[in-house]
Amino acid sequence: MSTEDRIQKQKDLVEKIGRHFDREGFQPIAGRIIGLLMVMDKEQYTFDEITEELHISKSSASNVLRNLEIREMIEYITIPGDRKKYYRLRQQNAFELIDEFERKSKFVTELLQEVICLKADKNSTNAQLFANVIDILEFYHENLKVLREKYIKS
Amino acid sequence: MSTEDRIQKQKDLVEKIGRHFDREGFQPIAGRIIGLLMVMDKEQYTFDEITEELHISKSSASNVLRNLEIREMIEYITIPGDRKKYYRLRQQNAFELIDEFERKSKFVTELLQEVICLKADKNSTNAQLFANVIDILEFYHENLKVLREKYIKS
DNA sequence: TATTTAGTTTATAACTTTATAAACTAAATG
DNA sequence: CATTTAGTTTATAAAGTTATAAACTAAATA
Repeated sequence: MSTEDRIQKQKDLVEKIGRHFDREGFQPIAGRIIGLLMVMDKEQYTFDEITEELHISKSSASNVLRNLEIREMIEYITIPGDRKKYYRLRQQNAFELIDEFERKSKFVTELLQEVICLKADKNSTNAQLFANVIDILEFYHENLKVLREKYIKS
Repeated sequence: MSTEDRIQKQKDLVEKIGRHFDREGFQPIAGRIIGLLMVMDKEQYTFDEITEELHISKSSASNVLRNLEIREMIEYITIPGDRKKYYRLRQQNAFELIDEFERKSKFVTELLQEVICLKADKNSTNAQLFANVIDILEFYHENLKVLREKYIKS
């Protein structure tokens, strides 16, 4: 594959990653910025390079970059005697996706427990279904702890 | 707890579950309908009961109910000689949350593989981080299969 | 001290989503 | 066959989101 082809594919992948983060609740421009910083060979972009590369206004860039920084998705470094900000992806916890699952799983478990707790008939169709889901989620919760330890040791 | 208190708490929980599904990308009314069908003692509601209980217009109810049905979140039954539709929660696969994690995990793994594949320098900071994430996700993928078998047997 | 550079802030335009009212349809009842 | 019931469809109002232009600020250079 020629370098040009490769770079074109990288740019396509930036859009694809943008759409992924879009679905995760980020704004479109935020997704594309994350994509850019993830995919391209240059892993550190200045403010101006980002606006040029993604064809977005300075104000969009400014607002979205600030937002991504607050969310701890990206960070910037500055160099003494240089007014530019150099943006790059923040080193994420590699277990992020697992942790996210665990948080959601915990939240859903608690909701379902509350639902059952408030049912007049604890043997209703839904109460039984929810008890089943809670049982599964608690089983996974226990075992995921073990799995993580196993992974870290290996 | 008095029955009245309990019912008030159920109604509050309907709203809370509504917000949860909102965050999952459902429209607010859709979330509240799911909440209603999950939480209340009556686990089967007619169209009119839903519009009255949630104070929503007939057209909102009609559109959202149709949408939830297409998404296979709810279903309705009809009774011969009765024009009403009786809506209820669809019996979900109890492993839904696990499956959802698996789907997302697979998608992210493939994206990251594509990212690394297109990098000029496979040892760049990001390439290394992503390789690490892929390794973790593949480890979990393998082990989650085993976990499910273990759960089903028990 | 005037000008340029690097971004930030604010007001608003453009678009998308959500919810409704009102008109409509189709089946059942009087 | 006229009316009521149960919901659907359509047009639109209301609200929320996203992106921009233009005015602004603060630091660095000329």
